[in-house]
Amino acid sequence: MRRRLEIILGPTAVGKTEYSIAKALEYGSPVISCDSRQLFREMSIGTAVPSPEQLALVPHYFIQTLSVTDPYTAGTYEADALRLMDRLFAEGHETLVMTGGSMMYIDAVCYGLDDFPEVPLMLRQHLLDCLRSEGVEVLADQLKELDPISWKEIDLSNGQRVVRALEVCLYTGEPFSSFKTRRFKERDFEIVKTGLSRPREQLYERIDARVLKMMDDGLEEEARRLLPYRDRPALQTVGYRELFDYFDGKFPLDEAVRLIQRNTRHYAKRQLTWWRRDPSIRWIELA
RNA sequence: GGUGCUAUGGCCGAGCGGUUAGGCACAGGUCUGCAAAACCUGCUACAGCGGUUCGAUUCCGCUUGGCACCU
Repeated sequence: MRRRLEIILGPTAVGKTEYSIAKALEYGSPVISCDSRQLFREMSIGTAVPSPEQLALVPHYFIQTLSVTDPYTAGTYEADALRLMDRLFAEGHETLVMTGGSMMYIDAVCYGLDDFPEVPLMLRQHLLDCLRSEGVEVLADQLKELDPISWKEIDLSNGQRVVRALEVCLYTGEPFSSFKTRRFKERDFEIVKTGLSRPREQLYERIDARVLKMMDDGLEEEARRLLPYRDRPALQTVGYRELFDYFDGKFPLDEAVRLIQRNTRHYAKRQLTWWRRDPSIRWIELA
């Protein structure tokens, strides 16, 4: 039997939800969400999860199954998604529909991530503190000692990347680069990627309008409830951070809304940049 | 009608007689476990016309536009 995974991707607010439900109904498949934020049950307005009506049409996976306090990464998602798909294929599905906009999660499913050992959070925290107090240069110098290859490859002005490489070096005693095989993992199913797009201007209009809608739907309240968790990775999310700053009194509400709109546009642009280099995507222009 | 002030890149906004302010917006890019994150690059304008000067966005005059006030 020919197993197929059809991935519907595209920038935020392009219209993936609707399209993927239609596809899922067509194939008799559930919808496997590939969205790094819709995963969290406390976040629904700001992450634009499908409506209850939409969710009732087709079974969905990976929608609001975690708490914002649960640690989760692209690697975890890769394993979870693969396990789920295995089961669904075994149950007789030929084509499965996956949809989402989390670039790295999608790539993790398609190509796989290398097996890095898990690094204790304490170590990362320590390095992050170091980054803040000493600056990137100090960490970069250390990386040069432990892993010259990564030192050459990594953007050294990007503290987060330097910390990541360094934490692996320090914890394992092996260079970070030695774990990178640069080899794609084989999947035992065919992958078809469909990219949804719209004229840039139209996409931006949809984003702006959707942010306004979220505010109407009570995003401010949702964010206020999540304020205690603002330092969690899950809350490093457009729509919440700006409101947290507003709660802090950094700027008025209308400025927060403006920033949410802008940052969402920037996010969409980054998504498009990421996928532009993927020749396996077949693009469909919606209008 | 008169007088005064002003005119900077898509927007905001500094500045100076002789290399690029800066911010925002926008555009392009990087990407192997926080990825809706983090980071990089690009975007050379001084209203128009004359004059002074070796040289004017910067000084002077006129024109045009805006603002304010006066009659």
